Amino acid sequence: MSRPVIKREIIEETAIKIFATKGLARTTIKDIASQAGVTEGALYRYYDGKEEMAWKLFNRELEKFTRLIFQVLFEERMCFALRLGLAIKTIYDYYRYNGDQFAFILLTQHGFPEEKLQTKTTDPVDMVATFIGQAVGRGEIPPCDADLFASLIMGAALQPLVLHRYGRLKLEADTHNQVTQACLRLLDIA
Amino acid sequence: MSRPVIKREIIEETAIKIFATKGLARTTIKDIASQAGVTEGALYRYYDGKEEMAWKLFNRELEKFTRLIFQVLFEERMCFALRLGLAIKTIYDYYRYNGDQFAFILLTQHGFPEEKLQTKTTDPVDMVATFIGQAVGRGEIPPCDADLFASLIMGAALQPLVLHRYGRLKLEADTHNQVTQACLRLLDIA
DNA sequence: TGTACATCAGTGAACGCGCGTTCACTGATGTAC
DNA sequence: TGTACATCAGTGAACGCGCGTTCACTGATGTAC
Repeated sequence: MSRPVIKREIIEETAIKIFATKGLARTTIKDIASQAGVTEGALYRYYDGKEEMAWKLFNRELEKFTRLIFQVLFEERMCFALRLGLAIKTIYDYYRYNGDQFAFILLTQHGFPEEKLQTKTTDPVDMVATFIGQAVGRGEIPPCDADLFASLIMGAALQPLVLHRYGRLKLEADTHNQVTQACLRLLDIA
Repeated sequence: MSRPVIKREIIEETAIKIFATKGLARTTIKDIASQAGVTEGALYRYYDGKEEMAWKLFNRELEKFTRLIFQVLFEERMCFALRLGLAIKTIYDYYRYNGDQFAFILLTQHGFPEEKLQTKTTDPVDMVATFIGQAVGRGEIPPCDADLFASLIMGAALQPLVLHRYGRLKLEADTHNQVTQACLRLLDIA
């Protein structure tokens, strides 16, 4: 009775959700298959195996997210503070509406073998470092070590989301604004 | 010829080192045993199994670290800024001289099942939130959401160490000072 | 419109191996007399 | 000082099962004539 539904997307969404919740290692093929309503073999039509699947999904989601933030950070027509604020709002919105995808890229990165992580091309931290470096060059913010301050900003901005994911922090409607203000002060502006 | 050496400590140090490097799931009993120079069975004299061992070591190390920071944060004779600065210096020193232990508690926490993490009693984030809440109460720092700002501070302070561990950021002798200054500004003092 | 064949998403049962765990044992150290 | 026994850290080989992976298959959909 009309089952032209491609299961691939269901499998992938399910996998991301479970990976994001239980972690890579504790998630079994059986988990994914049964939750997705397919048999375990179905998975191997699309991927060579569990590890490869996780890695491909991870990179896909990471790139999707990174591209989104990139567009905001390097929108040349806005001033530094606006861009940073908008980027943080974008991140918080992304987390709000794509909690599983976000938690997946945020929490499972340490679950991959180190060699794989070397081959990652896109990386948010590098992007933010470039962003800050440019701002320093233009005199928009006081001089600072761009790499170090990129990590401070990223750490500060993401930590509330990590804690929220674990049910340890409440997020309010204006949390992203408070975070932005804090980050601007951290950079010694405003 | 004189092997009164208790292997337990060797096993534990080795386990922590490998856990911190490869992650909980990718570390096998065989890894630990062979690196520690014992057979796999030896491990079961001291622990009921791999999972229990990892969890006990994790809590032990977390408590050791938390207690250290606690003493600094709640040393009543110093002002807020000094205590925060000293705490951050203490963290950075701890990381420097106990890299494996630190990375173990920092990076493997997401590898445990969620139920276990619920039972954790000591937690650095709660501690920092209390610390900030007290400072607000005393008027040492401007009013703010203690929980949120605790997570901002923790995120900012720890992120450089995470990145350093992955070889993505250099740490200089004065990095902890820069981090401290940034955190003080973030809290809107100095 | 119907027949023959190709393609392909998904099945379901079996496989096999890596891994954590078990257990009877050995040999060294301690204790009693 | 020597003998007998208990204790206990660590051995090494075997076990078994959970898990990822394989593969011959089915049944639905598409294509050619």
